[in-house]
Amino acid sequence: MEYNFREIEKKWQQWWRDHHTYRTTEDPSRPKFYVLDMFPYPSGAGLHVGHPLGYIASDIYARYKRLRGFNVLHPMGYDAYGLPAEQYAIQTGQHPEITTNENIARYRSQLDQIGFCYDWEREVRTCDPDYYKWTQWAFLKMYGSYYNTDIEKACPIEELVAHFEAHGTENCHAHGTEELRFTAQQWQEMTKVERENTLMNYRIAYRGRTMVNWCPKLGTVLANDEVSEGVSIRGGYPVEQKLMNQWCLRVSAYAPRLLRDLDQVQWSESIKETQRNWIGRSEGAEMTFQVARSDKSLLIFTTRADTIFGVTFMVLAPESDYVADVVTPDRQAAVDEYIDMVKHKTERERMIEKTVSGVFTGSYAINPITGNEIPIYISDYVLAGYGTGAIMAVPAHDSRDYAFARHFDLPIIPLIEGADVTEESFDAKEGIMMNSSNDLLQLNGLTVKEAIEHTKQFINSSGLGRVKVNYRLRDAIFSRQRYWGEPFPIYYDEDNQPQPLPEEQLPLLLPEVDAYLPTETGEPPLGRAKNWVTANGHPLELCTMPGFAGSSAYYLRYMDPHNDNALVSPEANQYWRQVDLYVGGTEHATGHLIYSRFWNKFLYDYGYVCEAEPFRKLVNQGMIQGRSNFVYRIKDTNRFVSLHLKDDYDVTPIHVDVNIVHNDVLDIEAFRQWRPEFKNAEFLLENGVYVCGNAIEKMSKSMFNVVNPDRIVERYGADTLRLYEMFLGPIEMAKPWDTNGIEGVNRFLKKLWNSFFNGDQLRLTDDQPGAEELKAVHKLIKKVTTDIESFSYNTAVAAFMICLNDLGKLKSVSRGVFEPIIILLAPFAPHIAEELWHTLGHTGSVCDATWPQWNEDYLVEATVRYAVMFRGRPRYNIDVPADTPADEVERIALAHEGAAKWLEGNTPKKVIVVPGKLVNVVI
RNA sequence: GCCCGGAUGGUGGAAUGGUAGACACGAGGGACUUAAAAUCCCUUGGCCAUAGCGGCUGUGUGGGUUCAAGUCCCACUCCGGGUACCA
Repeated sequence: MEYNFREIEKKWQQWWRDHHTYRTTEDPSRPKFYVLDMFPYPSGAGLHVGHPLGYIASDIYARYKRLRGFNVLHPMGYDAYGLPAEQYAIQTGQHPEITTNENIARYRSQLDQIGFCYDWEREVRTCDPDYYKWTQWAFLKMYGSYYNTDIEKACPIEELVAHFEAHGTENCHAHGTEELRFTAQQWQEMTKVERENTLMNYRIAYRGRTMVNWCPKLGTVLANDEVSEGVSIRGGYPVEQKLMNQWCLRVSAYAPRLLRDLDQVQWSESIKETQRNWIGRSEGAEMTFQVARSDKSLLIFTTRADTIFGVTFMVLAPESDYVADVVTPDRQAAVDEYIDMVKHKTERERMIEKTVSGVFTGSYAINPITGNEIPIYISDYVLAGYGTGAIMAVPAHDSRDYAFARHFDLPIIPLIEGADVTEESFDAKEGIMMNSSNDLLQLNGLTVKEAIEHTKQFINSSGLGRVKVNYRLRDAIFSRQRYWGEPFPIYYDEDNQPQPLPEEQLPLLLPEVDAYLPTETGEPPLGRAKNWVTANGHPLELCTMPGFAGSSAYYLRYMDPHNDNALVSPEANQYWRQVDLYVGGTEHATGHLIYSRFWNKFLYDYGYVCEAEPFRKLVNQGMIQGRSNFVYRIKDTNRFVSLHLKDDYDVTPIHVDVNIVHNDVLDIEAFRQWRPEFKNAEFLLENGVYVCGNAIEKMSKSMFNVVNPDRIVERYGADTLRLYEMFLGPIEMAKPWDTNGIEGVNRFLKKLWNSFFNGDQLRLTDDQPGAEELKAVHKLIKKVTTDIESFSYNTAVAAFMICLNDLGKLKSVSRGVFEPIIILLAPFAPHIAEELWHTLGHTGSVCDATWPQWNEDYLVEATVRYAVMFRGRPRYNIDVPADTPADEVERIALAHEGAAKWLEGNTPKKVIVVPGKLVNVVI
């Protein structure tokens, strides 16, 4: 009987469904393990070959943990809200839900045929009202909360209101209080609307007027992580800065904890570092500069307070509120012109140009230490959103200030001995200070580090300012002017103030609209919905939530997916706690992985979840690149020349569909049918075949290098696909998709099958296993176990091949060693393993077998290499038989040429021999 | 610019500081076959030697530590990823 993977895989997939093999229930008697994949956005292109890489890796781990006796939670779902379905809806008028459901169905069938052990009864879809009810619920909770910086957690906004009533902002530890000051009396005198506006400065979900990334082409705002290099990540459209009223999440309040708690998780150093940079903690000082001949002052932030003696001018961001305070009447026109010019530049233009520009305000500030008057400028190199939107410029020691000073011919005062600032600034924080002493402050002679420390203390004690920690991480903009997303559970009252819907009214269902475009008046698509009002006739919010809303807490919903009363019940949460292994791409480092951590911490503050971090261990699968194939057309002809002959001709390389190329050999007939213009193509062959060229490129439709897993499954079977994807190389490494090696793992499975089948009967003996068999198998158990634990799946697959080769040399294999091999194989190739398992006479699933243990005794080599140790360090290797007695080893060691060289004059006191280990010769 | 990775045969990749190149692909040779496919066996880093044994060299470059370096340290080159007027 041949290895018929089609029949086997179909049969067992059905069997698993019928037997609910992968159904998971909470079972306090067993230890739990939660293995999660980053759920996919179901795009129209279907699952591509890069997706399963991570899914297979996690599936193997989940199956392995189950075999080791863990109760494994391994769910899957869909991140179903997103722009592509909506863009498609705009073009075709088809409801995004229909598109999304079709795509999900396609994904599901593709996933099913690979044989994953997902518990599909726990599936979630972010666009499902039963699911997004809890997204809306969390939003309401955030709306009703503020961040208490004293105890570092979210608290009900009512507590803050009570504090304001009693004390105003005095002794208030709410995130956002620094900017605002009022007394209890003032609070009590505020109108309802004024109070509500005030509270918006503290709510964790708040509506605020902020600078946002506006993408005109998409007609929506975008979060910082959705923009890269001045264009939108989805679509690549230009993005500009715009001041708008938007819903935001106070992620920045959590910045210290998001940074600190990175120590709690087992993530790669690189992804932690990416998050640290994104959070961007910087320690510095805030200082006040008085404006000359005015009662106004400027608050600036600097990390280099030590360079205060070198401040020769100040710069404000064009959007800064200070601008109005300092512009003199005669400069007003010039300033307006400059600000107008900046406003019309897109983010991208601002980045590409990078030319120095700015305008003088007409005012001067007074350096608080030197008393010097210094001019105040406006320039777009200062960002309104960071620090205070105003800086003290030290051209000698900051390259941006230097460029500005050069352009406007401002003085440059070097402050560090030996620093040459005639050509460029000296930015490094090293050296000895100079030009930095007067009656108030003496820094000369100190190192830069000492000077920074000294100045900080001086600033604190002198009342000039205060030491301050700044974070780059900004609040997340949470509104999208889009249709296909979660509606906000918010309405606007008679004063046009946002008000939360009562929790009982959730979910607030996404309404139908007649088109998926903004209204004529420029309102978001929800403006087209009929009766988009509350029971009392109040208008509902027209924006929807962004993609990351639904993906921020999905891992919690899997724990208790059908609960109508809570996102997750305390019981289910206490049992599953957190994700033990999370597998996904690095592209989510600054988006999803920040938002999820934030969301989780918010819920943690209220005790809705019991773990401060959502994902304990994270494994990032590398990106799968495409491997493109080329044919070479001789210029102006319809003749194609094979790769190694092309240098003799003037040729144009043309991308050819990789699906009609096998091992770089072109299927000529398929090529002729591929495109009408190639119907009569002629070929110059080498060795009778047409060899294509290749290149590693991004996987994309236009390069015809997209490989769909369906084709691989069709041709070789799911087990081969699974093994091959793991065999390609380390899971974390980026690598090109190359099907050339797939024959190898397919051959392995066929060999495995054919070695042990004789007709329909297993070709195994019932004898006691021999030493060689035991050695081969225990070697395999050890290797596979340790490799899975360390995610070295590629070497684990190799180990199976080695084992089969070892066993292939034997005349017969006994049942006693064959069974454990099947169990070891089950996580990697579950279908064939299940078939063999049942052929062995088992009636249950191989998924419920027990993972075998290895025994070191069987692994002792006939010859062992010993290293001779000297003062605890291995010095020289000698090979001796494993059973050599200790004194014999000593004699060999001494007699050995190399050993004797250093042992000369040193007589070993004793020689310790441990089988399979190094020999320790103690001097 | 800054921060992370990485560099090993024709290819993907193995190697707790201890025989570099596991395993696989590809290639070459052979067996079986009328033939092909499939399967099996042998060879396969480079150079030299070859009846046979073998010798030299070799992990991006240049140094260093060590009895011993792909692995550790220093300097550099190239490639990939992230990020950027963040004061």
